[in-house]
Amino acid sequence: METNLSSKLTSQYRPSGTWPVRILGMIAPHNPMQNSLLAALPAEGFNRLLTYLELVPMPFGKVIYESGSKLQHLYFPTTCILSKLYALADGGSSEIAVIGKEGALGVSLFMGGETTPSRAMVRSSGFAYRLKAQVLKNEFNRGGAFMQLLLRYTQALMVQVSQTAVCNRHHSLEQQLCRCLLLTHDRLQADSLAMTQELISNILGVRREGVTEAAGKLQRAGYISYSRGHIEVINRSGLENAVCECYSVVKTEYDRLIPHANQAKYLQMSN
Amino acid sequence: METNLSSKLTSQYRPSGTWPVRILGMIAPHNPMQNSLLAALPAEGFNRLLTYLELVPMPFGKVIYESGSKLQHLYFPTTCILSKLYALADGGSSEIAVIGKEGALGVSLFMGGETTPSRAMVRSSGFAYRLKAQVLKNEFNRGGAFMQLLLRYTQALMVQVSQTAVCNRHHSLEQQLCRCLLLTHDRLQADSLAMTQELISNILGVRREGVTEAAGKLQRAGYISYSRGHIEVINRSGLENAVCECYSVVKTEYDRLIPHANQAKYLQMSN
DNA sequence: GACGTTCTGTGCGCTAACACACAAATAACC
DNA sequence: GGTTATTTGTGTGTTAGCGCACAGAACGTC
Repeated sequence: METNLSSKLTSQYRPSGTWPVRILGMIAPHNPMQNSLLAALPAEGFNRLLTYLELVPMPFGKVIYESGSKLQHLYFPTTCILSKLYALADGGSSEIAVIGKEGALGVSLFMGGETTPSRAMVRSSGFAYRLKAQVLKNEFNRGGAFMQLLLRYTQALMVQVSQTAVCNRHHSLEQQLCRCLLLTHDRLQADSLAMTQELISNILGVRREGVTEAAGKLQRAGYISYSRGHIEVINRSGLENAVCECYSVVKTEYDRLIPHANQAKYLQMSN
Repeated sequence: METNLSSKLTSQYRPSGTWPVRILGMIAPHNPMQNSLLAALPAEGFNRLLTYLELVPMPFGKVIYESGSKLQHLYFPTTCILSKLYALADGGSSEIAVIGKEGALGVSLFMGGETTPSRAMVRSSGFAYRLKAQVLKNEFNRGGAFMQLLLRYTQALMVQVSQTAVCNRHHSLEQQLCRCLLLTHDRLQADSLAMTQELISNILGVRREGVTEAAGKLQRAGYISYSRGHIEVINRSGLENAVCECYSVVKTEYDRLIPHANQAKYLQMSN
């Protein structure tokens, strides 16, 4: 859907003096502009950060930080998906937020506090760019577009978390599974999601058997097909139909708060 | 518990030049320093805001803003308790966050977006100070202590919301009722809380009958007594014993992120 | 192709919370 | 002081999701 926007954008969008660097990036497989937040920065701020952005592989299952540990970096996912999870004393868990190419992990670095009582892990393999804490804070404290963008993103994140709270209370496992699948699908380039039902059960904070049952329904309805950790989204609008209102509330809020030009720009340049 | 701190504080804590105004305030029934955030400001910023702070009565049930409406003020509760609620399409609802004298309502004003998809209402009558949106933004954009304080508070708020999400998924109605009562008790000066079971059911997003049952248990245990909208906290440690871990996780995070000197200072001066 | 491992499917009893329908108690108001 | 509205209590049946215990199916690997 974001690709529809590409026709509206021209190569004039970013001051031309900055293009040589960027064009190399476009051709390379990894590019900071694959991340919406980085892509939304004005050229000046973007270029200032470019030197400091470190590309890191994010293998599935890797723990980015544990509850209470001091954060060292702010992560901007490009192809990976990260998960903020809270683990209860009794072994239970729940995903608090999903973070993919639309966002960043580690907001407590600039919000203050340096740490947060939750764990972050890689939920889907890929890559991310990261900034050292000090670099991030320096740039944030300039008080310019970067700061405003991060704050707006944090606001969107807050809405996501809020809606998760409401959803956990009121909606059925099946609806929540749809939400989970759509959120994941949104953050990947492909229709095939790599996640076992066991993983999903940890994310949703429900029994694995419950996921099996709900996923079976969705498969029988022809919306997805899956086998051993590989879920194929066959009929996305089917899922959108079965999901609760929570999904679109959050989606709308992200679209409102965060510029989404990056996909369009990226795709346009690589064609 | 905060009063224990008073012995550690001296009247030198705030530059003496600012006291005359403050002392008048101390004696008066309403004082901006009853709010933790305002109280934590350094004198300079506090004095700059003082002119703009408007005291407003907050009667029970009053709606501060509706979902999607543009916010006009940032509210700093002193004696009232506010509630951020999300109302579902099907009539269901859930409280997303409680806001009392420890915080502020309307963070999306400075985070960006100007609005948020939820409703805010007065859950317990009292007073609040408020700042006009523009004044708030001007002060926030100075980038000083006020900004940092608000950001830290927002971070704490985020933890509260996150924990609510987890709690909604995993814990029993009875545990959640305890959490609700403790949160309310923390934000009031008295042991008697004015809330009907119907109200609590809206807050928790459960059936009223469920609240009746859980409240009955707590009453039989001797932790509370209640009748027609008046709940008396008799044994607070009983509640703290029955509540889930979520309560203390959030409490600890607030204590870590937000200076709590105000109670101490206030009490010391009024003695 | 035999083996262990990792995923997924299914069945059964259980419980917390639900929906609905009233009854009882307390306060509020002419 | 009697009527009305609000709040709380109780009962009955229903259901979504839980816990546990396996069985089957797919994959890796040696």
